[in-house]
Amino acid sequence: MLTAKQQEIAMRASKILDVARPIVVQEGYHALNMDRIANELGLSKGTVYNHFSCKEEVVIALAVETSTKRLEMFRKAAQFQACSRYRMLAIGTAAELFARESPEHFLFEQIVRIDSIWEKTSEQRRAVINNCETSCTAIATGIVRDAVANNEIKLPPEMSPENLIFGLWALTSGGYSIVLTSDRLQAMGMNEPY
Amino acid sequence: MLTAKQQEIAMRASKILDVARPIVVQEGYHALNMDRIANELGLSKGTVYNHFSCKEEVVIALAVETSTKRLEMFRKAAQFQACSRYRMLAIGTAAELFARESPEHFLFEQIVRIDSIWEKTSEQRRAVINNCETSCTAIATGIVRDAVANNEIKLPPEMSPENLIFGLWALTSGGYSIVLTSDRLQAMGMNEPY
DNA sequence: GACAAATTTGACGGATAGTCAGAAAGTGAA
DNA sequence: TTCACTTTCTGACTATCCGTCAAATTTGTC
Repeated sequence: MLTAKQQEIAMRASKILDVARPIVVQEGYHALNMDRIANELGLSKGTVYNHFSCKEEVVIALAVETSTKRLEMFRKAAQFQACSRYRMLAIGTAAELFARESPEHFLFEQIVRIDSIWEKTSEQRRAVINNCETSCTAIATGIVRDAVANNEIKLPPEMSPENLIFGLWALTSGGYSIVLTSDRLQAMGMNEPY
Repeated sequence: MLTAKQQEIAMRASKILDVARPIVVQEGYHALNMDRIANELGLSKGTVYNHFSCKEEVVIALAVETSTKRLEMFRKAAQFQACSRYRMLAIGTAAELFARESPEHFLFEQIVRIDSIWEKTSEQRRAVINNCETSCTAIATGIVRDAVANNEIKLPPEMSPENLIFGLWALTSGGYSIVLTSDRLQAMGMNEPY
C-alpha cells in the first residue's frame, strides 16, 4: 500500500517528462535544462535529480515512451489475421500511423543516438530502446518467415528474411528522418514521401 | 601576393579542423571544446574564434568537407558513359565507396542535423550542405529522367523520378545511419548491410 | 625607427550541469 | 502529543565550458 507521499513521488517522473517533452519538441534539446524543469514544476533541482540522474536520462526517457508505444502498435498490427502480404501491410500501416501520431519520436531518437548522449544514459533505458527495436524487426521478420514457409513469397537465395527487413527498416527510418530534417523536399520535387 | 603571415592564417582553419575531426570521431561531440582545440594547436581561444564563430561552426565545417567530397564522387560517377542502368549503378557504387571511405560523414551529419545545432550555424555553410544534398539527388534524378526518355525504364504513372530517388535516398541514408548507430545488427541476423 | 593597422591574447562574465550538507517533512512507537 | 528516526527536499556551491573584448603584441609601411 502506497502512502500519499509515495504516490506523489511515483507521479512525479511522468510530470517531469510532461514538462520536458514540449521544450525539446518546440525549442530543441539545448533549451532543455534542469533548472527550468525544476522551476516549472515548483521543485528544487535536487529533487529532479532524484528521478533522473542526468539530463541525458530525461531525453532517453522520452524516447523510451515513444519506442514502447511503437512496439505496442506493431504487436497489435501483427495480430491481424490475414495472408502474410496483408499482415505486412498492417505493419506498414502501423509504422505510418506511428510516424504521424508521434513525429517527435524521430527527434528524440535522433538526439539519443548521438554517441556522446547515448553513453551517458543508464544501461537499463538503453536496453528498453534496443529491445523495442529488436522486437519490432523480429515481428516483421517473423511475418516474412511465415510467408516463405507458406510459399506466399520466394526470396532470392542470398536474401534472408532478416536482410529483407533490414532494407525496409532502412527505407522507413531513413525516409522519416529525411522528412524530419529536410524542409526542402517540396522544392526538390519530392511530394508525398509517406 | 600573400605574406607569410597571411598564408599562416589561411592554413589555420584546416589545421583546426584536423584537430577537431579525430576528437569528434573518437571521443564524441561533447569532448570537442574550444579550449582544447586552442591548446592542441598552441593558440589562444580568441584566435580559434577568429576562424569559427562558435563550436557548431567547427562541426558543420567538418560536415561541409565530407559533403563536398561526396558530391565530387557523384559528379565523377555520373560522367560514366553507359546505359542508364549502369550509370545509376555507378552512382550506387560511388555512394558505397564514399560510405566506406568517409564513415565519419554520417556522424557529422547526424550531429549537425540536430535542430539546436543547425540553428547556430552560418547560413553560408548550411547552404553548402543543402546544395550538396540537392545536387546529389539531382544527379540521380537526371539519370532516371534520361532512362525514361530513352524508354530504358517505365515508371508507374504516380511515380516521378524525384519520388523514385527519394526512396533510394531514404534507403541508403537510413541504412548507413543504422549501421552507424546499431551495433546489434549481427545479433539480429542482419549481415552484409552494404 | 616610428606609427598605424592587423592580429593575438587570456582574464572575465554568464550559463548550466551536477553535488551534498543541512533543513524540512513524514513515520511510528510510547 | 511527543520524540527519535528515516526519508525527502533544498538551494548554495563547485566545476566546466562558451563566447567576449580591452589590452598587448606583431606586422606592415613609410
